[in-house]
Amino acid sequence: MRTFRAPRGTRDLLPGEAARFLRFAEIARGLTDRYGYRPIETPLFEQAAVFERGIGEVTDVVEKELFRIVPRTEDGESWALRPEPTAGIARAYVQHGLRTWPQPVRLTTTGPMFRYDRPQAGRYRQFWQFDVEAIGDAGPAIDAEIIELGLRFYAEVGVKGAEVLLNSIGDPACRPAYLDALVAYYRDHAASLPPTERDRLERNPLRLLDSKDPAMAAINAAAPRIVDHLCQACAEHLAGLRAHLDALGVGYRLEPGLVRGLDYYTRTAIEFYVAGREGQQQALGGGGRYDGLIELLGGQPTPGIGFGLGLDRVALVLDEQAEGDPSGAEADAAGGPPDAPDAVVVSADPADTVGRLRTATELRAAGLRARADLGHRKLGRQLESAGRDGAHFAVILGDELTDGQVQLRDLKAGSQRLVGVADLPRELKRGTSQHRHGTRDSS
RNA sequence: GUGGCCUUAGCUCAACCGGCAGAGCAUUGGAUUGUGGAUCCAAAGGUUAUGGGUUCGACCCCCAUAGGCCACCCCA
Repeated sequence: MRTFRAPRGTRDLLPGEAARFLRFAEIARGLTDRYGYRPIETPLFEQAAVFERGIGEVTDVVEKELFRIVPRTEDGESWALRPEPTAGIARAYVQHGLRTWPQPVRLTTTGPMFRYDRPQAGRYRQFWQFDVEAIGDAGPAIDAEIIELGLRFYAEVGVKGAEVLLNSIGDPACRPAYLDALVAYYRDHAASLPPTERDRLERNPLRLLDSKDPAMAAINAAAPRIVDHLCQACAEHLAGLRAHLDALGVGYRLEPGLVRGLDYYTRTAIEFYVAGREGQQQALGGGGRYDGLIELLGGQPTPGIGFGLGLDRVALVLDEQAEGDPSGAEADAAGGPPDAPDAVVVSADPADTVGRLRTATELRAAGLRARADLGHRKLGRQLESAGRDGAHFAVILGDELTDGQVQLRDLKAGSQRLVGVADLPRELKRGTSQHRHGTRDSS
């Protein structure tokens, strides 16, 4: 029979990897909770127009990467899986009148996003993002808060050397004039532009700035920089943000070529990365200010800022960084110790599944992580498998049961002793709590 | 969406010039009927990614498709 496989660009997160993503989400939750960001869950799909209007018709994300859903019945609607969370959250903000809440509304969500582009390492058609949004505050102090939060996440999750790129891409007051100047500049150099770059000049001139084509380096270096063309308000915003970051002691790098791929961004543009990495998936996360988005989706004019951090790329970077040092902190994610049971209940009598199941049930009721070996293998095999699972203890059911006792074997130490069945939970708790504190301190 | 490289057991990899597809790890079972974590033995696991073609004969050569990776495009 023909077998199935996960769709192209998607993958299964098996227990070790799934536990790791769960850990990322838990760190994100703890962090955002401390900062006062509250969880929000919006649908994984929306009317396609939410993205088309919010993100922009001529962006790559909408033009060629939107994961469209063909409905079963023709009801005139067109749907799409979310390529990023901001547009959906903005839609929810408008729909539920969150402008009547105390501003800004601080929101966070973590979940899968979908983009139909060509897969590569660190780039998937279904990928995970930790997302943070602050809606209703024009900044720039809130911009600084968000950036600091993002860097804090990388630190807590264990990524070393995460840094942030910063730029301002202006607003409707100053960007048009800048774009005119930019286009004029490149028109003067049109003869020396590669074909793909010439195409960009018509479609998305800002993109020219961060071209990777070496031939463009010289031309780009002399190109007009948007930071020199900002209107008064945008310039003050950027200066204010920098002052706040400095005051917080948050380092950043100004990157005049930093441009965002989505139309809704204004002023602050940010991108997180780790310096010195090989390969192309350099962006670990990105975001920025979107002061026009809420209005685009039919709400009152409302400022906002947010970012999304790619969890698949966090995992990628952690793997890269773990290769160098053999401390193996991340090796845990491969599936051993973290989810190892406190005890496995085994039996001298291979037929006695009832006794094992009952004992394990009692231990669980007492709050222990206990697994019964429910096979019909002989004792030696049961112990072997318990040891491989990383269990701390084995509870051995045997003839001693007639005296109300079992053998409690410490699989780590290799020692064992007789324990009364009634005392089992207490003895196990004593033995395992010590053990847990020990491993936590070392990590 | 464009170009290049790759695909043999669950995993990592062998198989000469085209001549009957193998190993390690993992899994399962056994080794004088109650004791594991580097003991020994064995089993199971493959339409060599899929579909065609060339050939007496194809894992090996050719074509197409799928998937992965790399570089673009772009981004997380």
